[in-house]
Amino acid sequence: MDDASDSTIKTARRRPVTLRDVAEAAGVSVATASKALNDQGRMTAETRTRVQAIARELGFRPNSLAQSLLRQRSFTIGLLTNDTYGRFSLPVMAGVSEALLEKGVSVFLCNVEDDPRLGQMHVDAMLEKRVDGIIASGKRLDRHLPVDLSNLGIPVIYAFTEPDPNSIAFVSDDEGGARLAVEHFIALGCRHIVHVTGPETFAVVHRRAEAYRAVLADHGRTPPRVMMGPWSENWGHQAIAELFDDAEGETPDAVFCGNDQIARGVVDALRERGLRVPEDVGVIGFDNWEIVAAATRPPLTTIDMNLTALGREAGLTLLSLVDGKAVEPGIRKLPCRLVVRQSCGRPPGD
Amino acid sequence: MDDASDSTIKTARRRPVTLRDVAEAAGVSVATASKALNDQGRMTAETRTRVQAIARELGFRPNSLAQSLLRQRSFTIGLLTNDTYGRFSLPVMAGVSEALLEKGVSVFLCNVEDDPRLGQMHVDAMLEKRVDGIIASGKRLDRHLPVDLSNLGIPVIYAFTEPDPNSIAFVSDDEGGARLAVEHFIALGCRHIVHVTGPETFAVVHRRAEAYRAVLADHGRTPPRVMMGPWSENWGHQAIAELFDDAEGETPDAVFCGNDQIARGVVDALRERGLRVPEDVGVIGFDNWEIVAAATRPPLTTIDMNLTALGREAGLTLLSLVDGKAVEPGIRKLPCRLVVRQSCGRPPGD
DNA sequence: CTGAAAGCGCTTACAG
DNA sequence: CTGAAAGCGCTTACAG
Repeated sequence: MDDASDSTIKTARRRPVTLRDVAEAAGVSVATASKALNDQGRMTAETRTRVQAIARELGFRPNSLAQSLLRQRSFTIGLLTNDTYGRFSLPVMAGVSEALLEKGVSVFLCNVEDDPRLGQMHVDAMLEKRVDGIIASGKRLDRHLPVDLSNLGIPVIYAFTEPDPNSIAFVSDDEGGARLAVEHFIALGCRHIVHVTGPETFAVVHRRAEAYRAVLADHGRTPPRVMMGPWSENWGHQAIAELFDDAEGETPDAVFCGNDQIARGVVDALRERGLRVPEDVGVIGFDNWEIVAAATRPPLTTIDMNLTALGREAGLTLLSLVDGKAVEPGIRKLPCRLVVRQSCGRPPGD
Repeated sequence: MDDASDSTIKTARRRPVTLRDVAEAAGVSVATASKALNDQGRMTAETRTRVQAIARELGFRPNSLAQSLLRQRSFTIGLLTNDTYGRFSLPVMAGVSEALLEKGVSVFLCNVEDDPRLGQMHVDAMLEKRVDGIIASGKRLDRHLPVDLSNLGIPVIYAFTEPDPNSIAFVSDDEGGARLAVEHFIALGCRHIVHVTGPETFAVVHRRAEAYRAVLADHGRTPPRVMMGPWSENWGHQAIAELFDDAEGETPDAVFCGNDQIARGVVDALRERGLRVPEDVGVIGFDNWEIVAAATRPPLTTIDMNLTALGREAGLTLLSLVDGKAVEPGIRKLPCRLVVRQSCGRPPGD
């Protein structure tokens, strides 16, 4: 009576239909109804189908809360990340959800930013909600989330973030990615390849630079040149200025960039100098960030870290652990792939 | 014995400590322990503190599944979106989580893409998990998610997606945003303002164009010119070519763009023609997509739809509904704001 | 073939 | 002031 004739919405919360409702309607006990619906126990086929039909009619949905309580398994997991709304966690999340949806597992998204208080709040919430496991993700392979995930009593997997010692982790193979790029240049016959990348405070910068140097050495090329700076378009412009203004030696015919933003800056800067990409200088980026890579003129050839696949692996592995299977600890490096667009030629015979 | 001496991880799933464990350790009944921890009932202060201390020592965490079962409230909600990994839902999600975290409500993230099957799977999962409510989000205000959310028996809120009739929805005020931009140009004394925007298949394109026309009319300006095309940088380039190549009439001194990508294309194209931004031509974008807006040279002045605030409102409103409060149905338009960077002057006296 | 009972981990009237 | 009992909605041995 109190929600009289106004136009207001006060959701009519229907009492969900319970197993008991189904049992009564079918004239059987709750136990039998349960067994009928779960294809358990023995009963006449007639009883079973009748119960199932009635359940369907009534729109019965088993209360997962009750099931979880006695199965000691909630069919939920927590995904912690400090990059929820950024570049890297998004594809990882997509992969995780994809892997879990089919198994009936739902994902709680927890944005912990870099705040230990937020982190603790989310971990507490996950533990109270009895998630079956936790995936920790992030935006840097060399930074730990602001929470301690060891010894939670439930399985934990690290996916694209700095793992705890002796845990299970999935990361991108940055060395491999860099090698892919540099070898592509070499296959194209490039002679003078420089590497313009991010700040030296990032571990991946060094890992990729090492791989770059190694490939050059393997092929007996001119001494490597690694230029570190911010992860920005602007740094790409600056680097090109440094390379081409009063260049004493040979100027590069190939630039391998640490991310797509730098690559875009490099391509723009080259074009502004009247150099043609890829005819005069080839450029390869890193990340395959669609919005940047595709909008560059010409569109960027770049390295994709396959983060969605990484997320999928992480999700499946977590499920194995939840099922009680044993898994080797350690860090698994998952391969990157080269995405060929137009900022760099196609290798001969490809 | 079977997980012998290999190095494998098989998470030691600790049996979580239960209220019963606490009660036994404290030498009280489970009922008393419960009341002690919830500050309910009457008992000596001594008993209460003792129980609380023991609970803390044992690391007791109430099993939220059990609590939910009898409270008929799970402290979870589902966030459905078809833009999980895209531009618009992300800030909405951030706002939703932010609003709910403090209240102890966790968020299931459900990526339904545009697939009715995926949509149904997620809705079923949410209903079985007895979420307290659902927020539907998306990437377009004029497209419905591929699921029917009416009549679920739980509260539903629409946030940045096409709502059901007679539901509660939060959307951005696109007319208001467009007005902000055009009025800013007028305050700066611009005389010839054109509007380069997205495809005519988008409702917002028309809404913004109407507002643009209205403001020009109000101020007795030259006839409006609305140019529709793809939401891409490339369209920005093309539009500038159309406007400046063999221009018969006056060329524009201001371009209001439908998104930041178009705006970036416009700015680049103007610069390539030797025109200065903002001195010769001012440019305003839409979306405040940091990665695009900040990297443009000069950085874009643009309209921000305040999507995080929108998400926060949606979250809080959902909680009201869950608490049984009545809410007026209807579509709430939330204001946009102008973010001033450098692609357009600052209005006099600002 | 079917059902009564116990129990998952809690909370909340209700007795005592 | 404290505890026994009932119950949230299920499932699973165990009887019959």
